[in-house]
Amino acid sequence: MSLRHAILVLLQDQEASGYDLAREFANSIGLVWNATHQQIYLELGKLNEQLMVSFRHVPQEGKPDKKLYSITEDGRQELVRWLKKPAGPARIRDAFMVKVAGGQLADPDALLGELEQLSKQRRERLATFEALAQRLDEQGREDNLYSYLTVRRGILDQRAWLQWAEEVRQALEHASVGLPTSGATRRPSPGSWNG
Amino acid sequence: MSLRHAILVLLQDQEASGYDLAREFANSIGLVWNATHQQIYLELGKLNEQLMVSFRHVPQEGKPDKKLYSITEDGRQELVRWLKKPAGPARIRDAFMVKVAGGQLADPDALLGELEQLSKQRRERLATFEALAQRLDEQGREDNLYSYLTVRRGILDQRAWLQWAEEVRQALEHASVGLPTSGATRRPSPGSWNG
DNA sequence: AGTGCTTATACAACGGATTGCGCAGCGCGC
DNA sequence: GCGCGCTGCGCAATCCGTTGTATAAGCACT
Repeated sequence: MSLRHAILVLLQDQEASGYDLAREFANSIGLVWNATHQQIYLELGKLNEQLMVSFRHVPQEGKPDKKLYSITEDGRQELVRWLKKPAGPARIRDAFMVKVAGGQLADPDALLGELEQLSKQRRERLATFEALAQRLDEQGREDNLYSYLTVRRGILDQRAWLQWAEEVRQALEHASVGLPTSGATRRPSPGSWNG
Repeated sequence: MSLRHAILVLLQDQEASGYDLAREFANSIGLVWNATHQQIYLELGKLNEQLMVSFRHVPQEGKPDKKLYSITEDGRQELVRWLKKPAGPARIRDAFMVKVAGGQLADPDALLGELEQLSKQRRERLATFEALAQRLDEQGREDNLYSYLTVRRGILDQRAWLQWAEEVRQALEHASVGLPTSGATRRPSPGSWNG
């Protein structure tokens, strides 16, 4: 379990409300670890009980009051402790990729449509990250080294995905011309894609 | 929930035991959707109850008997149904990336060590996938199109990761020379890496 | 005036996923 | 002769995560 550690990492830079964190999980860090607001509020509650974060009430006008959380010394120690032990393997759940793997039974055009939609999202993210990387670079990489490296990961990831998408697009457009509209009833392929 | 669909996709190509599937989830398809044997056996049980897979007992000598599962017509229909509706967003839990993001508090050398270890794994996977891609290519891509595309995704992903790792290595080696051994007590960086 | 989005927090229910444990026999190396 | 690892299956407890629901106020649009 390291949702808590992701939260602590974010709080290390600046104090934030649950809502702020939810936004950050939806954008930037969500590439690497995602969570919904329900999870975040719950975890903040636990972290507070365990004295790893503290908060102060901030009344607001026209908006609900918020709780601004900051990391405590205990929290920082927990983070350091966690950083020392090796990270577990990354877990992914990419339903779209499962669909591609099972693509023989699918409608190529539907797959292409979804691909186009996902590509759009990736292109937008890429633009955001590239702009951010440039800004960090101008401020001097040294002071933001770990932020910079994390953004670079995002950039390279988006580019690789988009390159792959282009390959898929070409292959599928080829296929949806060369085959009858339901390319679904073909025999199972002789070998799986496993080594 | 689409562990079931990942299993059905694998069974579409060939019948397999729970153990076989667990191995495939550990290697190939694990890049895209991972699961442990407990999950797999459980899900196979449910799929069997729901008549989406069937199995036959295969006694073995020197080894425990196994159950070879195959997909049924109902299972194939369920797969087709699932393929039609849009895939949910991909979810990731990459603890190592969280560590990099929180790297200010970490020991650069420890991070470098972990990076090197992960790079080794990635390089091995890359080699496996490249060999497999070539084999599929020689057999004719058309007949294995979706397997081929899935492997390509794996290849591009590994390459992008390794390229990033190289950037990190250079940056951290620089840092661990330029700073005192505990680079941990520096001030929090002024801006987070979020847009 | 009504609809829907944004900011802001939180609980409850359910199902999915991880972790821990257990059984069982074979082959390999020391 | 003993431990270790591989093949093979499975249960139980707990934890994590998703989905649904609730509250509350302002703002923009129709």
